[in-house]
Parts: sequence; C-alpha cells; structure tokens
Amino acid sequence: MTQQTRKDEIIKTAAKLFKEKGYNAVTMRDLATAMGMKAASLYNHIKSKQEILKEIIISLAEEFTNGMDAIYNSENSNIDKLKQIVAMHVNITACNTNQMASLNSDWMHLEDQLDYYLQLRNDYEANFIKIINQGIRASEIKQSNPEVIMFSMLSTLRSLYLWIPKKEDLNANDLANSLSEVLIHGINK
Amino acid sequence: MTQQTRKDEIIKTAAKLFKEKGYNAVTMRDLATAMGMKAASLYNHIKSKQEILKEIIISLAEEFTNGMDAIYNSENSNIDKLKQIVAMHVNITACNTNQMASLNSDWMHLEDQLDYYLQLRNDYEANFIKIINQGIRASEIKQSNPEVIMFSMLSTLRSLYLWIPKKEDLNANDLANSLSEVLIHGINK
DNA sequence: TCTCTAAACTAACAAGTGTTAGTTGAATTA
DNA sequence: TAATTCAACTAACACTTGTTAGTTTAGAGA
Repeated sequence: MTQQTRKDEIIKTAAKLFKEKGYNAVTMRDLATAMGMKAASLYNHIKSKQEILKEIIISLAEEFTNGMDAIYNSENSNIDKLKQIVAMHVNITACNTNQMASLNSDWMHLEDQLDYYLQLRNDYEANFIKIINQGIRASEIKQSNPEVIMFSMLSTLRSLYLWIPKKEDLNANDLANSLSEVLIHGINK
Repeated sequence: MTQQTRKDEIIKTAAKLFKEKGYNAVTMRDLATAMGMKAASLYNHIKSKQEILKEIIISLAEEFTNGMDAIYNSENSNIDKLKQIVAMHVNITACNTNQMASLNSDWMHLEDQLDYYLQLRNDYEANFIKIINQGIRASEIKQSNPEVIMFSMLSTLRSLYLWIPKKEDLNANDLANSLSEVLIHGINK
C-alpha cells in the first residue's frame, strides 16, 4: 500500500516533467531530484523508466476507450454522442493534464506496449468516425467529409491539455458546453 | 553554393527524423547514417545539432508571422481573414510537413532562440484573437468566448502536419475550403 | 529484544552522447 | 603542374545516460 502510494507519486512527478521537456529529455536524475531522492532509489519503486511511461499512457488510453464504448453504445442522437465525447475529453483532461501531454507527445517512445496503444487509438477513431457517418446518414450532420470533421474535432480535443491549465477559472461544464457549441454549430452568425 | 545545398539536405533529413522520434531521440549518428556518412562529417556543414533545430523552426515561424501580418493588414472581412489564415496553414504545412512537426513538438528544445520563438508565437496569437474580436464587434462572428474560438481553430491548424501526409489525394485548395467550412460554419444541419 | 522489511543511500558500470582534432583523397583553381 | 579547397574519413574526448549491486537506517511485528 505504501509502496503503491510512493510509486504513484513518482509517476505523477514524472508526468509533470515529461510535459515540460518530453520523455527523452527527462533523466532519472532529474526525476530523482524532483522527488527529493537519488536516482538509484527510484528503482525501489519502479522497474524502469519505460515502465513509468507505460503506466502513464496505457491507463489513460484505456479510460478513453471505455468512455468511447459507453457513448457509442448509448441511445442518444449522434449529435448528442459527439457532445458527450467533447465532455469526456474535457473531464479526463482536466483531471490528468500532465499525463495527457505524454499521451499526445510521447506515445511513440512506448516499446513493448506500442502496438497495443496504436490498436486502442485506431479503434477509438473508428468508433468516432462511425458516429459521424451515422449522423450524416440520419441528416443530423452536414454532408461533408467525415474525416475532416473528425480530424478537426479530435485535434482540438487532443490539444486541450495545453489550454486547460491556463484557464482554471472556467469550470469543466462551461468549457465543454462552449466547446461543443463552437465545434458543432460553428462560429459565424 | 554546394555548401548550402548539402546543408539543406542535412536539415531536411533531420526534420524527417525529428518528426518520427523527436529531437532528443535522434542522435547525430542516426542523422549521419540517414545521410550516408559518418557523424563527424556532418560538422563540415553544420555548426551543431542545436543549429539544425533552430534553422528548421525559426524560418517557419517567421513565415507564419509574415503571412499573418499580411492578412491582418488586408482589407477583407474578418471572416475572410480567418479563411485566409486557414489557407495559409494548409499551404505552408503541405510544403513543410516534417518541419512543422518540429515546430509543434520540439520548440521547447530551442536554447538561444527560445525567447525569440515565443515572442513570434505570442504576437501571432495576439493578431489572431484581434481578428476574432473585430469579427464579433462587426457581428460577423457569434458572440462567444474568443479564446475558445481561437484555441479550437489553432489546435486544428497546428495538427495539420499529422494529417496532410495521409491524404495526398486531396489538393490543398479543396482541403482549405472544407476545413474553413467545418471550422466556420460548423457541422450540424 | 530480535528479526524483518521498506526505502533510502554510495559507488560503479557499460553504453551512448555531441563534438573536436587531425588526416586523406578528389576536385577545382591559379 | 602546383596549390587550395571541399567533404569525407578515423580516432578519440569528456560527459551523460539508465541501471545494478551492495549497504545502511529506521520503524513494525514477533
């Protein structure tokens, strides 16, 4: 139990450093200093640097996968499903800004788990685009390139981690709502 | 002249490698192998690894700054200015996909030029948001949070480098148009 | 009190890092 | 032809990297 807590602290601290400089630019000595210990002591709690990255990225990716599955299989309109996806990204990102930076920028440094991660991401995007296609077929969504729509939404949602920390005044609900408004209804009068 | 060409080849090759693995994960020996030479030989053409990164990022950043200044000072409606910004991002990104990856992911590894880069980026965003605010005041753009609008557009535009290489069939004009449509008019019917 | 264990430490290693010095052969210029 | 320059090379450097081995210290449970 204490073990778990200490390990979690290390991972959390690592995520913060990874966000600032990227996985490869952060050394185990950097991480140790930030934890107030020596580099070798880290290995009482973690197996390797690589394991830290894996813990950060895979658990988050699985959270997104589970959320997407729930939304995909729900009974809402397709536009509402898209709104739920926006809300999910805002919520997960608000609670895990540092980890989201690794998910977005350092996934390519996964080794053993790289294929698994890519599979989760592909499945996620496949579900996303299916929702868009269903929305177009049901005339909820304009007849335009579904990939452009997904790309545009997903780019914005994946960049949230850069932006949420600067806007702590805005609460998650308000942000999700105005984001949905802009992404779905556009900006022009 | 030959010197210039060879140096440019190195920078171009470096950009490709940086895109795949990030600045810190690419060694001078990796770059040399990709160029078909030994690491030490690179230094006949470039001053340092850091110089390569600087050449890639700063020239691109200045291109965006110049483009933005021209658009900002033009006589079009604010909505049209936004469309021109979209087109500029598509065009610059289409010609520089690899370099754009460094601009987006490795700017924090700039050393001497970091402050200059950040200044260019801040100025760019300041002009962007001024256009949005003018558009709102002129009733061309919906009354909603200008920062949310900019964030959403800019996130999409900054991610283009990830997506354009996968869609070589789509020409730059068509892409700019459908992107403008989605970003400005939204996706719902 | 004695034992065990968690969690820190010091010291070190082998591999890899960016970079420099000095050299060589081919091409270009005088 | 002789001199110079270009652009590659080999060899090596000082330093940093992730990681391991073995040791120490403090607290918990018997």
